[in-house]
Amino acid sequence: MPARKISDSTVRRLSHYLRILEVLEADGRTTVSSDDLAERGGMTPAQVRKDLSHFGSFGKRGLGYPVPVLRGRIADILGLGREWSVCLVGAGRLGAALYQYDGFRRQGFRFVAVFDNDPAKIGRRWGAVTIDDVADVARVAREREVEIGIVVTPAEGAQEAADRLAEAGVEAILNFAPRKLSVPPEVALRDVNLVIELEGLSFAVTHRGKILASR
Amino acid sequence: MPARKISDSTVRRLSHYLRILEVLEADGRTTVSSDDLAERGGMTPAQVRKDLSHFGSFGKRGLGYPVPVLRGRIADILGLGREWSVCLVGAGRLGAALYQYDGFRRQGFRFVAVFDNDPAKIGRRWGAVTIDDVADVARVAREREVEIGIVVTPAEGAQEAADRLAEAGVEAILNFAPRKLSVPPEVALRDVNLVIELEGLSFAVTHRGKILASR
DNA sequence: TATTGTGAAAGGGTTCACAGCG
DNA sequence: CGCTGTGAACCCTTTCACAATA
Repeated sequence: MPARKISDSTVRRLSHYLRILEVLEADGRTTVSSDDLAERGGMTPAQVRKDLSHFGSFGKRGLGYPVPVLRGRIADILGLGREWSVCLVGAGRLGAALYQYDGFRRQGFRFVAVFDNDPAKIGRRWGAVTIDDVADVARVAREREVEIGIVVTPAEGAQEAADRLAEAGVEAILNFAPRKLSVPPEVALRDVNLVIELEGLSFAVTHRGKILASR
Repeated sequence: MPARKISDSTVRRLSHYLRILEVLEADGRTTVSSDDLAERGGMTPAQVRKDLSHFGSFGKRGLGYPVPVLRGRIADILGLGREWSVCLVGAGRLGAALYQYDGFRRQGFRFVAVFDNDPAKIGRRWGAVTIDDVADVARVAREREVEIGIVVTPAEGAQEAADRLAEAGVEAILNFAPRKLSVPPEVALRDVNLVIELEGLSFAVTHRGKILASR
């Protein structure tokens, strides 16, 4: 559908719109204007309209956008009209938190495999899933048709995890390890680096007000 | 020091440079070129030089940048030349994972308070810290001079958590709750939304190759 | 009349290319 | 000679402003 490359920021905002629309729909709202959406999401109305216009014309002039229709369309655009098979490489505390995180389930992301390299963990069960050996990622992930892998290992094991996920034919990797991963071009990659987020705040606080004060 | 507003992307890359320089320094490397830094960080050499040039001239032409000096300067620029007092609002699984995360400690972020609204958790100890009632955030965070608050509550409690943190004089908030928070302008805010990251990958995989195929 | 959809303008980050310098 | 530092060019995203229209 999109005729041109869609920017990352636009995709992120689509997720935000979806979240807002879910609430509006639960409240029984039938229409919403770009002004209202922008207000609730902390963006500008023009941005909302421009973002949506990349995918079609969903609104009615003078009226706004139909809430349930738009919610459904954005979910489809984001690829949420189906379930996704996800695996976790790293069964530490962060992995456990993600595994149990309800927000993933709610959008159709299902964990079908969990891996770790700790012999004490391998063989243990997390709900319906048994923890497998990291050494078996390539085989098991392929068998279970994993589409998205989440890397939650320490920095050291992350590249190997990514290599094996790629080998298994996984289509996307979400990386929480604090290092740059190299993946084949056909694998989509996103990084979440928690330390970098805190450092960003540390920077902001440290330089608060100094920006104009310095000249 | 920065004469002009520094972009968010530049600040993020500074964190990346720091991570790389820490490794280089541990390896005993004394100098590094912008080419090398860029290569390791997945950026372009021009970007490395431009980023650094906002804060001064740290390199020697013909030689490159002195590793230990640059590492120290970037750490200072990011505000990491000191310890930061951090608190956690929400003592769930994700909160626990962050609390124990070694990467935070290593950069000088110290947890001095943890809050929850679950009576079963209040009063329990996490290492040296006793879990306090969310109702006491404003008082306790002020007493312990918390500078950065991390919100890891469900969406419902997040705005209240943010309000109380702001009331306590906290300077920055890192928000993991999946909703937009309103904070006073003097409070720095960053959002980490895990569902949005997965949805971004879902979008990428769903539209893989369709970008040019559609016209 | 209210609000969308969208070209055009503005803004801001990235890349280029080269002068400057160790 | 090699590599930095940086103004200028480029490119992409955001904002503006208004014609189109339910």
